[in-house]
Amino acid sequence: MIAEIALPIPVSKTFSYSVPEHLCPIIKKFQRVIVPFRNKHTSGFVIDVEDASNAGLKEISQIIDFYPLIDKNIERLCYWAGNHYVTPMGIVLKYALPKYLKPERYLLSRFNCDCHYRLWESKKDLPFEKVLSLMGIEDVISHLQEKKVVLYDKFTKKAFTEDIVSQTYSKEGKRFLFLGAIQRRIKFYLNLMEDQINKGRNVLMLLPDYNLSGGFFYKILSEKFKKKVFWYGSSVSQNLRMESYFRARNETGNIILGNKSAIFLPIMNLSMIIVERHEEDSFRNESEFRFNAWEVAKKRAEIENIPLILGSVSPKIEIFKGINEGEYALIEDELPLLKNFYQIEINRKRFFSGSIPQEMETIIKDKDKSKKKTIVFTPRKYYSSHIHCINCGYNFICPLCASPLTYKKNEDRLYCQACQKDFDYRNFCPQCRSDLIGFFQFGVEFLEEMLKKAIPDKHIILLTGDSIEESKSLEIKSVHDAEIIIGTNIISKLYGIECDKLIFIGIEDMLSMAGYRAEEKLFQFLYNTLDALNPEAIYFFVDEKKGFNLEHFLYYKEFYIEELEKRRLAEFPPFKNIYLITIEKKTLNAGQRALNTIKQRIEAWGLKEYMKGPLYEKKKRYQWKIMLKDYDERIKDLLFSLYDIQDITIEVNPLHI
DNA sequence: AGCACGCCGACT
DNA sequence: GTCGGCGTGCTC
Repeated sequence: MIAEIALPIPVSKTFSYSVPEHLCPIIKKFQRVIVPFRNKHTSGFVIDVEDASNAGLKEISQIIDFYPLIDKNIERLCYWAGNHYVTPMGIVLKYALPKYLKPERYLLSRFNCDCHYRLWESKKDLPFEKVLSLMGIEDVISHLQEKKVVLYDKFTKKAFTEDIVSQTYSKEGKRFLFLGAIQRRIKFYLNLMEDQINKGRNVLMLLPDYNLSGGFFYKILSEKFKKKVFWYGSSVSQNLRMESYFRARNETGNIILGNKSAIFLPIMNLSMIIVERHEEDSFRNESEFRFNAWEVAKKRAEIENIPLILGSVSPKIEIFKGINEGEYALIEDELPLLKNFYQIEINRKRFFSGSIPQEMETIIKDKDKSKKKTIVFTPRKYYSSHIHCINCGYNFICPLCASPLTYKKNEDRLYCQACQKDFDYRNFCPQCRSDLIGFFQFGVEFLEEMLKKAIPDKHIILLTGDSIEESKSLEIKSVHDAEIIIGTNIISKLYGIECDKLIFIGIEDMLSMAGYRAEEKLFQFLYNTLDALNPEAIYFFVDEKKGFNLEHFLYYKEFYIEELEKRRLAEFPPFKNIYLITIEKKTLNAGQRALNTIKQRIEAWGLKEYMKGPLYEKKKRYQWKIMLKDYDERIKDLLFSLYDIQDITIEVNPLHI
């Protein structure tokens, strides 16, 4: 027998191995195996088995899974995702079947015969993994076939079978959008879930993150559905992950929560998928297999013919398009209104040089006695993301990649966001030795410094993605004690914090930070923040020179119609898919050679007219980007054929362009 | 991906 | 002279 093995490497072909005699009876598609590759052993995935002579092939050395871990539906889902995101199957399966999935370790074996006493003394049911190694595969198979041994998992204690059994009942795979505020969404989700649980079905819910919205929903859901709520994903311990795995696969009446990888989880009686705040970029996996979990959720709901429910206050533009075209049914249509807001124009230059605008000081000082917090937003973390010498004009740039350096005041170090590396900071210009160093484009640390100077008696804390990472949740005392919170985009997820005043500083900068999705991202951030914080008054401090037009974001339908029209004219998503090819080489010559190869390849496929670029060149690292638009079905084949060129990545509908 | 091989420029 | 960085080819 010959097995086709997909290896988790960026190569768009599979490798054939011969199946050793003793493994022939148990080898199956989607088992993980260990194979010799080069001079090492690597794990891979069986994606096909055929009865053919195996002349001259290397042999599979070991089998990892006794049972294949995905069913027909997930198989279809993986093939769809591999094609859609132009990713080789080995890499797709690496994410769908992560290393930590080891069911055999958590399955217990109960013997109905006496023979196991030959193997051990204890009468306890042993882990299946142990039984496999003690008895050998052949003996285990015959015992299983003759029902002399039955398996159950240690969490649900229910019998384990190879196939994921699901009830059959009439299903309808419709798509819905619930457009409404957080409290209404919660109520809606709870009702839906209760109904499904009572019917003995499982619900999968995707959340944008584990620490903030994940924790918030976990708490609410577990209060209502005690011991029926499980998080599946890399944020929890191995044991909890495996518990969620078995609860989903082997038991009904559960709610499975997760962020990205959970979308590939086999689930028994799965009756609906809910995606909370599907528009969040955190659903996108940003390395290797660049999938977006909410898109995969949509496909999975389609494959399993079950409803997909999106809940949001700021859906993606493509959903708005989908509503107009009847692809989504709108359940509720009530957004938080932007009310009690004031736009104040300030001179940013003066602000940078250290004088806090009088209005800002007054607003922050004028605090009532309530426990409510004043929350201040700025889009940048750290102190300053643009440092230059005022004397000679030298810009502080990364010695490795030449992109602008950020100053971290708390650590007194320079930081390159692209390389994620730290560098020493000296208080003089490396070019002319002048000590006139100017900091521009300030972040949270700068604001903290200014506010502490102006209002020394208030308790101020900083909240950024980093600080949430460190503390793992908001259940830290300092957040509750704080009177003023200065934060970045994370403030749009601070559910349950009472806020009286919400102050935006530099929100207009977001328009130059997020590429073609900038306006959409700003809109979504704004409405999610209002939804989470429900502030009593809102202040926008914007630069008088930038001419920020808040009006544009006030009426959601008008906003979406206008934005959709721009996308249509530019032939961008959701109208056309974009494929971005990135080449990165260490030398100019090698870079140009690779670039030419790609260009020739595109030309040879007759698809040159759909090519745009190279878009830009990053100095020092020699990076180029080529954009292809999706006009021709052959584009996928062309893109897969580029996998034999080294140092390139292919991205479908990239977040940043 | 990650490793072996070969090229070329640097330097005890 | 030979050491190391970098590009290239290739993996059943």
